[in-house]
Amino acid sequence: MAATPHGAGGRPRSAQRAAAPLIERRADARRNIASILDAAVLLLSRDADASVADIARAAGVGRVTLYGHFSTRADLVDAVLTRTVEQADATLDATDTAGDPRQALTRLVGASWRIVHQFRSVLQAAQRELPPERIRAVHDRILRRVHTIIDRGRRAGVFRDDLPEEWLVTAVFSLMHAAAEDSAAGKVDTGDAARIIAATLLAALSAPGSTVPTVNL
Amino acid sequence: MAATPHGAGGRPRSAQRAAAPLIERRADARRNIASILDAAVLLLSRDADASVADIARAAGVGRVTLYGHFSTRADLVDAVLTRTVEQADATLDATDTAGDPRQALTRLVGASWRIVHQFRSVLQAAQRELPPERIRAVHDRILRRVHTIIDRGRRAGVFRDDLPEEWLVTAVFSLMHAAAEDSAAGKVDTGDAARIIAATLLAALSAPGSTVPTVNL
DNA sequence: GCTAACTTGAACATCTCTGTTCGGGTTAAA
DNA sequence: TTTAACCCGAACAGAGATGTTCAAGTTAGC
Repeated sequence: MAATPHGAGGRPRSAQRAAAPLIERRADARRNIASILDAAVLLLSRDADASVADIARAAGVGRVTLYGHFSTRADLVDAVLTRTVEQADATLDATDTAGDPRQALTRLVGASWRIVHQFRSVLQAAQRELPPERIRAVHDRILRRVHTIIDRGRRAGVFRDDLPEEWLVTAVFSLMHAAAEDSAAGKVDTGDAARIIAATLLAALSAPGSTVPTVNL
Repeated sequence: MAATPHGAGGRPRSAQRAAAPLIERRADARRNIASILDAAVLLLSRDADASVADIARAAGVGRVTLYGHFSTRADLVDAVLTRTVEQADATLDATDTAGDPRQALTRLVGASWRIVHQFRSVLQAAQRELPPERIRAVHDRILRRVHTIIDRGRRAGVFRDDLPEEWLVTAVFSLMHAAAEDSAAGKVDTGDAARIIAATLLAALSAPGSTVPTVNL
């Protein structure tokens, strides 16, 4: 009988991948998992409906092997989303979000929007496959960053206090994604997108009665 | 042989439904078409993936009958979207969008956002089934309204001139949809949504250097 | 009341995906 | 060198879904 390639037997439930296997995988297994994730990101970035078979083929791996590591499609998509978001988060770690809230937000937008743009299709796949809470949870750390900046801006009196903070966070994400779509559709100059988003957001977040800030990039 | 129920024989290509059939349909056919569209709106509003079979059943009509009137699923979705948008457009016809651009925008948001909210799932279905150009085309008249208001506001100096107008229109739609999602998720008070959207938009559209307007509903 | 338009359920023909099983081969690792 | 972990193609199982065809019934409309 072929040994079950499932690593440590019973995987947690799915949709909640264990961060690391209890038993260390063999080198070739790790390599394949990496290939699969790479291929999955690539294909899902181009088409949110890419099939598991396509992904396996692109990874140079048998379909059975893939299913050995990711027991369902949702599992795979979850892993891809998680990895992508973690990488994005690492990028943001290298971004200075201290100091003036408006400048901090501008920098965050500058560092984020390309990622949002590049992986918008992956997010779309996740939205079709995973429950909203899960997607939210994966983004938790990134959401926190935005929250923190907005919070600081509010206390400093430069961001508005008359709307729910949750909504302001939503607005930030929403406009970034919208810009990504427009840029993909050629309706917004890609090189100019960061400025456009930042300008719009800074205005949207300004307190009524205050003066709309000018963008400086 | 049963007569082909396809009305005037060769339908235009699909994805471009003729507004009215060349030969008048029989009364029962018209009734059924109406039932189908009603049911389709209802089901697609709840689940963008509702199947043709489900829709036919909900309409109290045989699946074959449905296919007689809408030769593909995309055809049906197109018809649903078109009808919905047309109805929305009619509602907006009854909305005063003259006068002060900021107030006009506020009124337009007030009249629109519930519709956007109610039918967001229909739009989702359309996005999965129809090419983007087609969706854009269906929304043409509505887009024009927004354009007109923004244009007027720019000329009056109350809306910003430093960002592409296309983008501002995108921002309007994007924020309305985002609010619809948030409201559906219970993150934003439904009764307050119009005010929140309008406040955010008026700020976002304000020219740098000017004062952020206060909302008045 | 005649007729063509219309409706209908049932069955069929595909298609495409997901996920599993099997039997045998390969390779990492001690 | 041994062996358990791993990989693989092929084949199967099955769940939907979309469209089509058929043969027989209703019904609108003149």
